[in-house]
Amino acid sequence: MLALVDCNSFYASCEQIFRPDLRGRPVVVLSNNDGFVVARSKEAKALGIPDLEPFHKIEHLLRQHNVTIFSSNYPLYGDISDRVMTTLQAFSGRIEVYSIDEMFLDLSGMPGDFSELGREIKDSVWQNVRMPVGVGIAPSKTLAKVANHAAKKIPKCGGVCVLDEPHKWEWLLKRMPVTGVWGIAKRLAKRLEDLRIYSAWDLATANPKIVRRASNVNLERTIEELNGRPCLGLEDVPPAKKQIYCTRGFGKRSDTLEPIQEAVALYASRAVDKLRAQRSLVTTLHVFLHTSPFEPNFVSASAAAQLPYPTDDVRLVAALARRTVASLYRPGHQYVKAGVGMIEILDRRHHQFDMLEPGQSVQSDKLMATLDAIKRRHGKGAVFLAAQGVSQPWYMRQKFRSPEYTTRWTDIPCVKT
DNA sequence: TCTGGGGTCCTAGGACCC
DNA sequence: TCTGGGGTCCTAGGACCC
Repeated sequence: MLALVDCNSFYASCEQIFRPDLRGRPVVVLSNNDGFVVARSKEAKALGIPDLEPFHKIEHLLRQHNVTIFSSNYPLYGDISDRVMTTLQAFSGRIEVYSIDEMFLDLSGMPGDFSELGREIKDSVWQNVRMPVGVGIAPSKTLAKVANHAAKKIPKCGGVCVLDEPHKWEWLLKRMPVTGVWGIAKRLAKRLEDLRIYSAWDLATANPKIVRRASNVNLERTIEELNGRPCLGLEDVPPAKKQIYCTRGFGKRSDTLEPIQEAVALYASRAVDKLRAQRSLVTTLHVFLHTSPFEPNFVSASAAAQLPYPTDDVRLVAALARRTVASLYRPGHQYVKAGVGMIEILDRRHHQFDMLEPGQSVQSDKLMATLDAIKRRHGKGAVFLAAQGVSQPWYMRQKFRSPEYTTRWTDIPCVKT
């Protein structure tokens, strides 16, 4: 058996941890650049605040209902996610962190009553982290998703749902549209309609071979999973990323090259941090730059660029990204977004060095290790490339950002006596 | 003024290999 | 008369996830 633990309105709940005055009140969290709503507390949902709606279109609605607004604060959310994960380790030795707010737990060989266990997990996360969660328990990941959904939607479940017998999941699947199933969105649902598959139960009882012909092998696996036969294993060791991207819209549009190059240097440096964290080297970059797709005369350009040798030296990567974006830039356009991707990555441990071409120098390795050490000790912003600029007027908008309560010394909450 | 960011997997088709 | 079989690698595009 597997459990899926999914945090309720995760970002909004993170904000409420350090603002208990906002419990039971409408709260929303905006995407990067304060673009649109990505999380809503239960109360905000009840007010009819739509999800994924541009902020500027619904700002009046939020003000009118006195909704508290936050910009997203990823250092805080990442840290809270780690704390939830740590709490869950007491319940299983094998955990897959599926996303920032979802974790799968292997419960195989666990004795006792799964409903009881589910409630213990839920209470324990609330007790330790003050994060409300739903717990779904079932024989496969896809069914655990279904169970989790039910745990949250059906009041009688009280946040915990166990699907340990076929008749239980049959009852739920008959009442669930096929788009409620993990891996099935609009396009696929449209194709399934032609096979007269409308509900999750229709899919579970469909002929797997015929369904596969209409899409691909994943959907055939989904059918197996919906029948309680697991096809998807638990990935408790996250595989290394095959691509690493850092892309971001500018807080202020730019028609000149310099701010764009500064932004791209920052994105390159963020990407190198992730690259080094998984001990990889990059050989090929992908850089792009574009204007707003919501306005006329949309302009977009991208290019791949080769590093001279496999590297994780931020200076080389940032310099190449800056040169590449300069080659994409044309005057007379209002650019709103750029990005740096590492599209070819090697594992440092398995990398074969070239006998004739020199690779990255030992001095580079040492310098990068020193930068890492400084950042670990004093925070990410303690040392950076001059190419990133200092005033950074292009930096994303975060008008409503909360403090980094748990990850920055100066932001630690004070208790008034 | 104003619409995110970061990924993964699959398939089809072509080129190429022995 | 008659023209194999098995495979890899790459790319573009589509679809999905949170």
